This record gives sequence, structure tokens and C-alpha cells, in this order.
Amino acid sequence: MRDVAKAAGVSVATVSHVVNDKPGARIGDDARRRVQDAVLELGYRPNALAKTLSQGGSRFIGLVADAIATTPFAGQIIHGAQDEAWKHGYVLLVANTEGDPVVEKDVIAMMLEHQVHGILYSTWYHREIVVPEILQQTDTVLVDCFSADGALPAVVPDERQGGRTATEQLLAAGHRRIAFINTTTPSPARSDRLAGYRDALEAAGVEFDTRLVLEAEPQQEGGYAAAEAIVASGVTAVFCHNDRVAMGLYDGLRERGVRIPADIAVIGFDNQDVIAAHLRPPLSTVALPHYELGAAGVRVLLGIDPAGEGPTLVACPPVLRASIG
Amino acid sequence: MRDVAKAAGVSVATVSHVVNDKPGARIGDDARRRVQDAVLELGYRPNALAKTLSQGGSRFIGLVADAIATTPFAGQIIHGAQDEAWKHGYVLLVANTEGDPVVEKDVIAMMLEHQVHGILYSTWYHREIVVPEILQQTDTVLVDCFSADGALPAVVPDERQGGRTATEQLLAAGHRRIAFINTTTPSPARSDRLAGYRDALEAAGVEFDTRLVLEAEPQQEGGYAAAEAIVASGVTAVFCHNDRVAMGLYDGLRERGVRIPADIAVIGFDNQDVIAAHLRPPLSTVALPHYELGAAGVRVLLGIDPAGEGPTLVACPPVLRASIG
DNA sequence: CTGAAAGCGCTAACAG
DNA sequence: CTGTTAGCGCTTTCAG
Repeated sequence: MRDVAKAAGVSVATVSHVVNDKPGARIGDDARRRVQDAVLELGYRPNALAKTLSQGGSRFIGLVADAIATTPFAGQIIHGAQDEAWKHGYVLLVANTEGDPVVEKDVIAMMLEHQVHGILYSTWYHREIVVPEILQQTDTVLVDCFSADGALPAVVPDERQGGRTATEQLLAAGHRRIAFINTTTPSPARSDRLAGYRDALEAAGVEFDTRLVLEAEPQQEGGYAAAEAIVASGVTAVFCHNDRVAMGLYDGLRERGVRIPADIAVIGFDNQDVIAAHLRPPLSTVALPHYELGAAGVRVLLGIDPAGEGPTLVACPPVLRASIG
Repeated sequence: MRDVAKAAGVSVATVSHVVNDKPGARIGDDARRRVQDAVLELGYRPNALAKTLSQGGSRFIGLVADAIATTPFAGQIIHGAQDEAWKHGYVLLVANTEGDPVVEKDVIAMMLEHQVHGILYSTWYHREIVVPEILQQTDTVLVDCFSADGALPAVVPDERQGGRTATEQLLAAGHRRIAFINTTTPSPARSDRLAGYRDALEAAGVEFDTRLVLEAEPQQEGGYAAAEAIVASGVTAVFCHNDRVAMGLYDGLRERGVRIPADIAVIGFDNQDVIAAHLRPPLSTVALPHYELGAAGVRVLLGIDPAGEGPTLVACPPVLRASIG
């Protein structure tokens, strides 16, 4: 920068002004031009670190994720967070912890040392967590997770609305006997999607039948294993806890000569693209809004969106494909 | 830091020395203890930005990815890169570009302004790229991609060895008539996996038969469509270009009453966990070493691993499951 | 063994 | 309109 100033025959202050187009500062056209030329000649690039040092507060936002490598979910959160952060002049410092509390503490400490403006603490599936002590030291927003005490702002998917939406797609196609293959794992997804399922049924005047909610491990194997019970139930449609379960169910149904969607319509949840879009027939599902969770997370962190009382709910939109007849 | 110095009754220089346990500097035990106490009392945390400013060179490594949100692949690269970077005291600055050249230029400029030590430029599938001009301005290593002119160090999967390995698994199980469903998309994966397939055949004394290499779109749909030709070929084993193709093939084979692995053994490629581990039967495959690519990338960036003449090849290890009888 | 002082690159008053 | 100067928080000679 000093070099630029020298080359342009002005002071560093002037350079700073033109480089940042400072509003208050009026600079002569000639001087301005000389500076701009010098910047180009010298290939000058401002040092963002020095800038934040002198200004105080940096433009970093930390994003800690517990499982960046297993599903695309964390990737989608990162993507959304980055786009939104970028929009406001912020940059993401990403760290993966694989759920290890020690690593977690270390990476957060690292972020604090780098003067992050705040931290997004995210998990790859919606759940309750206990907030690491060290997060008290900066602004934090929880993404796709929440703490029991509700002390920290959180952004999570609206599982209940998602469950309702899924069921509504089936109802809209004329189905009345609709099974729900829920997960065996206790979680917001488990209880709230079920609640949404019941909401939709009730709204449609269909009586809730306990025998129509089955449980299965939330993987392909679980869906496959549930196939027998599904055909036995005489149902015409199934809402699966997630796309993986639906994938397993496809196999089980096919083995029994049941056609989708002619005999039984199926809807999943998650919109895991690698699976849902490529099953035969392509699977209708409800999307988990990870991108939007990341984006909303930085918005509340930056105070653009209000934090609200409980967790901020992000809608899970339906994604229609061919598995509903 | 000044506060710590004051509280401990020493100078900032002394604080700096004890905080970083400077080798050269001998500090009295009492002074050292006083400083350490003060650090704890005040909850002092060094400012990493100020540190890099004064030291010159930062501890940032930039990682630009073209598609962080679609598959877990980029996530695995990030994971590997971060673990390795961390090990050497570096921190990752991650940016997603979705392949947009403008965004790409912007994020790289941003990274340069943040004084990154170097940049890892990665793609989510192995391919040739044209290197963005701006990357000339810093040390760069290409991860999972390479430039035609070989000007930049690159780290890529060893597709040929992978293709050989896959075929060898089948050969080892006693198969002799082995089909290869290749992709239709020109790429290193396409030509090198084929070369590996031929290598393995030759090494086993099995004659290469052109009619046994089919081509299909590299998705489930492609594999499904290839099923007919596969059964017609009278083959006892199939090497699929990737796991998604294998998944489609499973469907097609099952529809024709062909059992896996009893009638036909199948091996995939990629080790896409969400799919491979949960097909019925679980799919044997060859892993794409994304984690290792990321880690190796930072190693060559930091000069720990030598850059080598051509791209650095990372092995693709076999992952055996139940689809080979 | 420890402190004073200069300087990293930039911004922000404040003078001129 | 433009230049001076004093830091931002830390490291690093260099004296003492």
C-alpha cells in the first residue's frame, strides 16, 4: 500500500480512501486516477487481516459441523451459509469435528482466536444437543439442532409441517388408508413427523389408525423389512420416515409383486438426491431444507432475521416425482 | 495482552514469550507463573490475526470446491484436508463455487486478500480443468483434477489401479467372463478404469472381449438399461463404472430373476456409502479416496510430500461386501 | 532474565 | 481535497 502511495505520489490515507471509495472523502479526479493506475500496475491487493485488525471486528463467521463427510447434508448447510454470509461481506471458517468433543473445543477455540464474528454450530440431523461451554464466549446460533434450555437461538426444519405435507400429497391423490413407517430412533423427526401425519389425516377427516403406523430402522434395511406388514395392512399409500427407508420398501414391495404407484403410492422424506431422483419410479418426497437452514442461520447470527422465542422453523417443501399415482 | 502484562506485572514481550513458550527466551519461574495465572484470570486469548500480521504469512489454507452440496465427495475432501491442515497448525478457509467462474474468481481473490498460504482447488469428480488465471498469484495444488499442461501439482485418484483392483476381486472369486459397464462420459475414469480392467484380465490370462464392455449413463438409469444386455452376454460377473450404475443394474437383474451374487457377481466403484452399504446384497466396490486426496493435497501444498512429475496418484482400495459370490 | 521500541498493513480522526 | 499521526495486538531485535 505504501508502494502504491509512492507510485501515485499521494499518501497512504488517500490510497485507503480511493481503494474503499470512502463516502466522506472527496478525492481529486487526477489523484484518484493515479492511485487506480498504480494499484493495477503493482497488482496491489489489500490485506484483509490488517484491515480487520485496525477496524476491530473481523468478517469471519465460524461454522462447525459434526459430520461433513457422510452425507451431503452438511455440505448443503455450508453452501447456504456461505452464500448468505458472502452476500453480507462475510467469509466462512469451516471446521469438521466428527462429533468429538475435544476436537470441537479446539476448533471453536481456534475460531475465537481468529476473531470470528460469531459461530454457527450445526449437526447433520435434527436433534437436541448439549451446548459446549466454550460457545458462551461468542454469539452462536444452532443450526439443525437445539438445546433443551433454549438458551441459544436455533434454526431447525419444521418436521411437523413436513409430515403434514407428505401426508397431504397422498391424501390429495385420493388415498385414505395411508401407512406411516416411522423411525425407531427417538428424535424430533420421529415425534413431529408423526404429529404432522395425524394433523393431515384429521384435517381430511380420515380417522387415525394406530395399526397403520409401523416402525423401522431408518435405513434401507428397515424399509425392506416393513414391506410384509405394509402389504398385509391393505393400505394404498405409505409415508416413509425417510428416502432410505423408501428405497428399502421399494425392494420389498417389488419382491411381492406390488407395483408403485399403481398398487401402492409411496412418499419419502429428506430428498436425498442420489437416491430419490433415481429410484424406479422416481420418489416423491419432502425436502429437508439444509441450504435454507444454513442461510437462515447466518441471517439470525447477523441480526438480519429476528431470533424469536423458540427455534426458528424452516419449511420442508414437497418434491413431487412419480411414486404417487 | 497488555492487560495480562499489567496484571502479571511484566511487559508484553514477556507475556508473548511465555504464551508461545519461546525457545530462546528464558523466563523466571515466578514471572512465568504470574503470567499464566493472569492469562487464566482474564480469559486471555491470543489474536491470531494480529499474530499473522506481525509475523508475515498466515496459517490459512484456502479450499475451493465446485460442488459441495450434491454428493458427500467434496465433504470428504474437506474433511481430509482439514485434518491434515490442522495437524500442521493450519486452518481451512472453504468456499463453494458451484462451478461459476465469476464466483470462483471472487472467492479466490477473497482468499488472497486473507493472505492464504496457498490454495487447494478441487472438483467433485476427477477431470481435466482449465486453471483460473488468478491462481497464478499463489501456490496452488489441484485436487481431484488436473490441467492439460501439467503446470500445477495435482493429486488424483489412481483410476487405472482402481479398475484393475475391481476386476481382480471378480477374478479372485473365480470369474472369467466379466463384463464392464463403462460410462458414456469421456473422462479419466472412463479410459483408465477400462485400462485397469484390461490389465487385470491380461494378468490373469483371460482374453479381452470387446463385446463385454458396454456403455451406460453413469446413473441408476444407465445400469438398469444395461441389465438386458448383461444377461444376454452370458457373463458371470459385472464391474460397474460406479455404485449408482450398480444400483440400477441390481433392479434390472432382479426383474429378470437373476440373483446376486449366485447368478451374477457385481462390483461397483466410488463406495458411495448411502448406496453401496445398503443395497441387497450390500455392494462390493472400490473406494474413491477423497479423504486421502484432500489430505495429500495439503501435504504437497505444504511441501511435506514432493510434488512429483505428473499428478500424484492416490490408490483406490477395494471394499468387499456381499455382492461377489 | 526482562523490558523498550519498532514495525506488520491498514484505518480513522484531525490537521492543514 | 489530501497528508500526518496514532493506534489495532502481537512479535522481535536489542539493550539493560
